[in-house]
Amino acid sequence: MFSFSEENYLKAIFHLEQLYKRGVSTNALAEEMETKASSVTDMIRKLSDKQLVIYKKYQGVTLSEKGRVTAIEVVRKHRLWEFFLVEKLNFNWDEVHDVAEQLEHIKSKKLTRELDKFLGFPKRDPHGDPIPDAEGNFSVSNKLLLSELDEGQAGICIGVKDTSANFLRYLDKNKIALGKSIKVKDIEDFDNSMLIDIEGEELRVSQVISGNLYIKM
Amino acid sequence: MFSFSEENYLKAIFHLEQLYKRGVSTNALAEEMETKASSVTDMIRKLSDKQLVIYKKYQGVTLSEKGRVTAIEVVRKHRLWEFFLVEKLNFNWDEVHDVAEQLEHIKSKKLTRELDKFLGFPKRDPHGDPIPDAEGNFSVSNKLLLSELDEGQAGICIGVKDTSANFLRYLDKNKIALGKSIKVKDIEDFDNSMLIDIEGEELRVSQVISGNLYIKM
DNA sequence: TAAAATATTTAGACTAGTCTAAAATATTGA
DNA sequence: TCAATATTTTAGACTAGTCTAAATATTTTA
Repeated sequence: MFSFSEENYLKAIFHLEQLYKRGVSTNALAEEMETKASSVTDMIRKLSDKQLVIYKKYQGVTLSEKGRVTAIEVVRKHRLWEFFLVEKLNFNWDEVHDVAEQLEHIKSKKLTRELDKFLGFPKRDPHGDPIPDAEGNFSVSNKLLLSELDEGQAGICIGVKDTSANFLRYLDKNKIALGKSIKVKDIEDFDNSMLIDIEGEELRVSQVISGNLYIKM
Repeated sequence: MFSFSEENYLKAIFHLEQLYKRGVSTNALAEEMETKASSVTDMIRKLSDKQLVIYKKYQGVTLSEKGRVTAIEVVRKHRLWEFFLVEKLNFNWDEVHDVAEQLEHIKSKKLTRELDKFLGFPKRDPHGDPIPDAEGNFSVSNKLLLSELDEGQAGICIGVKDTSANFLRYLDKNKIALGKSIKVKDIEDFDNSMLIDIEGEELRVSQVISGNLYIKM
């Protein structure tokens, strides 16, 4: 069907579209894909020829319906495999990304369907991101960044923005995990660091941390 | 590490070496890989540069120790995934090959190790082929083709030579499965077809069938 | 054992995906 | 508004992997 590279571009455009609703710029896509703008232009033209994206020179790119369906299928597979690795194969949440990047390109409708069933149709991956169902539907719950809360506000930790191993290991080390309650006890004006209470334990976190933790109030 | 293509060539050489002990010819490899002899020569040269095979022009090719280790690792992954698909995801044994061809190239030591553990360290894949362990060891049990048996001889069906969906569906349809007892009741001289008894049921099979079923006596 | 047949390798070309450098276009701010 | 700057595209080149056609080596056979 589509090459690994094509699927990766579609996935990247899908992610960036949430950020740049009016179209994804060549440079933004180049940064996301860790490649050069010229390579992006080449690939976008190819995707455009295949009707997977809508593209006008110098105007940025958006997914077509066909492109969106394909991108969501890749995201679905990525997140299902991440769930599988953590739930069945003893992976930690900071170890799954690179393997899922490979597994997401395996082509087999039956495999995806049966894996989903085998896992009990999970709704969220180990980082709290929603897993699209077989029809491509997924919940986009109202989530805030911890850094957006004010003193005295509280909520449940439901996801992470940065999924890098470094950040996830920091969270593990400090006993911050999905599902835990967090209350903001104090915000330091000078550097915006927060003193938070996580189920009884106090911890001071910098803005880098609070800007990468999703909270449901 | 190695490309999909390189791994596929190594696997093909590994399989063909059992047949052509003195070295695998370019043409044999071209047929196995469904490609042209010239492409094979190109790739063999590359594998030779990487010390994965031993090659002299016009003399055929054999795996080096490093090449053998790599090939066995690919075979191990292929067969573990086949087992997973049948045992956990409700695949039939005639549906697993193409998906396993993709999954065998996923690069993650931990994934292979944990998958093996999750599956209970299986010894054989759904077609009866041995699954190499983490050290690359696997049993090569004494097996005969059904076509090699004489009238009156009997044994257990332990594997298939042809793993094509067509052949496997024929076996399903005729209730021939791994582990079942088979006794040769009669051999027709003219076409070498056999009348066999499979656990109480009589069936006449052609030489094409009996030449693709492995038996342990 | 030499000609014929077969097998293998070489030469040169093509595609997908990438790159650098240069050219073209768009945006910004004095 | 228009020159400076930033972004994007084009042009041309490179690698991996493949192909066809031609050349060369090996094997067979008469």
